[in-house]
Amino acid sequence: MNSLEQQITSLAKSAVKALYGVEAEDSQIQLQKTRPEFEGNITLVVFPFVKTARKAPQAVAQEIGEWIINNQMVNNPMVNGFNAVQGFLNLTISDSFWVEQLKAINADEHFGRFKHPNGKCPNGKCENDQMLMMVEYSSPNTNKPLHLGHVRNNLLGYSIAQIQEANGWKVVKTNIVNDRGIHICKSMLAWLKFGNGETPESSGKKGDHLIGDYYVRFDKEYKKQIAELTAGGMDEETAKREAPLMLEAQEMLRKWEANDPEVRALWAKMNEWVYAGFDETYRRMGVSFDKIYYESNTYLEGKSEVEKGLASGAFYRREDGSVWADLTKDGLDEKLLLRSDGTSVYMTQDIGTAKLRFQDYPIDKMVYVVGNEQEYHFKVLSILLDRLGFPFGKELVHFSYGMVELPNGKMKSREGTVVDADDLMDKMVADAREISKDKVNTLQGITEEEANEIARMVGLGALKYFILKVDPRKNMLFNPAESIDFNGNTGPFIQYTYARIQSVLRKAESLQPSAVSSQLDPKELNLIQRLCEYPSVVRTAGEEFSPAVICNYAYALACDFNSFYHDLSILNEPDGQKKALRLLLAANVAKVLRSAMALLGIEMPERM
RNA sequence: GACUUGCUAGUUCAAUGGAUAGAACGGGGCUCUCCUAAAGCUCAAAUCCGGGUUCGAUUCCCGGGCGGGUCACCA
Repeated sequence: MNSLEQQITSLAKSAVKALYGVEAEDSQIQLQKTRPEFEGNITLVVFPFVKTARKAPQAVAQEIGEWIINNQMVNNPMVNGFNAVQGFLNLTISDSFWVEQLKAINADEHFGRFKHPNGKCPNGKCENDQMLMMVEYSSPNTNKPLHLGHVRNNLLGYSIAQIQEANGWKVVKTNIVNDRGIHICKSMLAWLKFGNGETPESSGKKGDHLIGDYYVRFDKEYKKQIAELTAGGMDEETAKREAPLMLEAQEMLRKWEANDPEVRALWAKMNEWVYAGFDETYRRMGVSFDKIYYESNTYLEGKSEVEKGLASGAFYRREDGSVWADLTKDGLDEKLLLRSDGTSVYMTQDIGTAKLRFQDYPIDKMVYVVGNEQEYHFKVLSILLDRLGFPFGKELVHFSYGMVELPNGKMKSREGTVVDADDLMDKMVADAREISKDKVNTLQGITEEEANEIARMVGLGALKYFILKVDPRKNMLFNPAESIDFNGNTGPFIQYTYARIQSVLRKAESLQPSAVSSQLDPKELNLIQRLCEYPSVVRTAGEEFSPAVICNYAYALACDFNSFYHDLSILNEPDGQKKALRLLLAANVAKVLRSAMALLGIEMPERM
């Protein structure tokens, strides 16, 4: 809620108290932007008071409107006029009030950023007393390169971290790399058998792609063996189990667990290749981490936590030696934590990771950015961590986002229907570069290097916005046959609006906030009102964990500006005070657009 | 099967229980001697079905239909 809304809320409450003798709850004061077809700026919905007033909605709206006009501060009246339409009280706010709001926004360097999360840090001493939120995202396996599903994860994770930081949290971005297990052994084995010593250098392939190729190769050869075995009369299940390649991979995993020096050395070497590849992709995507954990370090930690839980009676052991948690009292099943041979499972590893993280940081809130297919896993993890005494366990947030689907369904690595992250970014940037070749007027005189840099920002901006504008909880569709738009409700549209403003500001003389006009055109007023919404948008995005909320707002702001820009000239305005006002407006629209896009990880070019 | 989640123009997406359900792309028609036309203006086009709660339901509840997902000693 911005200061304007606060003031109106308080006026409305006073009105209700004076007229009907009841204290209105905050939730009963419903304010919304007045629809354009009606006169006014802010609308109070009066239906909640109709019952206590025992009058028709229209009459209630009329009464409250009159009361507000007669009782607001006389020397600086905020509300200029009103009209009542059914249960809606439309209030008109004075131009001078709006201009003051604009000046305040201009003076506020941290507009849209908050000092503290709700509830804590009451004295404004939040610099050293910030609550700490850890955001886990990305969390790749080291046997294949990143694809579009990871892209959604990475962009959401990074953006959520930015948004929570704007809401006053100290945020630690983290990544748990799934670097051990049968999947990586498969790649290693295929490389040993068929690789002839191929390296990223010798092949010219990115490390993660190289390893991914051997993972696919393993699958191909494995299927061949199964086919041979079943042709020889073996049933399929047995063939899958007994195929020599699978047995070898399992043997390799056992050697890995036993610290066999040769296997470990190969593992380390191949993982390094993958990390180099991932790092490049992350850098390109513009995401980063403050702390990286590796499953190879955390899974043993998990085992010992489970042993502790066993000792304390939180878990129990079955006759075959496997360890389980009984969650039936929580309405869930029994969950395996250690296999009968003593090896760990996915859950064990996550417990170990939590333990290490909690040792390293004073975590107040733990957020896991993981797909919605793992909802059950995190429900269980929350209960288990709570039982093991982790303060954040019960309230951990599983930021459960939807899948990216292709026209014919889900992406499947093995079926080759994945959209590769590196390829996609390449294509977006190339498309942006191609489009920019028509912009001979605006981009004249810039170097090839600058042009490429603009194309990079615009191409990635299009991709990021395309993904982030969708409600994260919902599945979304990506059609590789249709290229991602650069027109309409897109990242480039917002970047373009920003570049236009920068162009105007470059040509303008310095801003003089004191000498601005106090008369507003409706388009100017509308734009100021939109700017005023920004802080509450940042709040909502934080509460709902939704970068899409930021996207919607930035788009609306850019639309409002473009409409204003089209109708009213800034630099050619003869009236000096009006011109000053418009420049001030433009500068602050640019400021807010830049700030909003930064929350999404989208860079803004100065020209395009 | 159980649990869970979703269903809105031709397509991809919006809409704290509020006024005539918004955009974009695609389709039709306009606007560059004018601060960047990656823009602006304009026309046609949608809430899966049936009940209920409410002054008011795309939104909440119940039933049905159709899609996702989860129910592994995989991660």
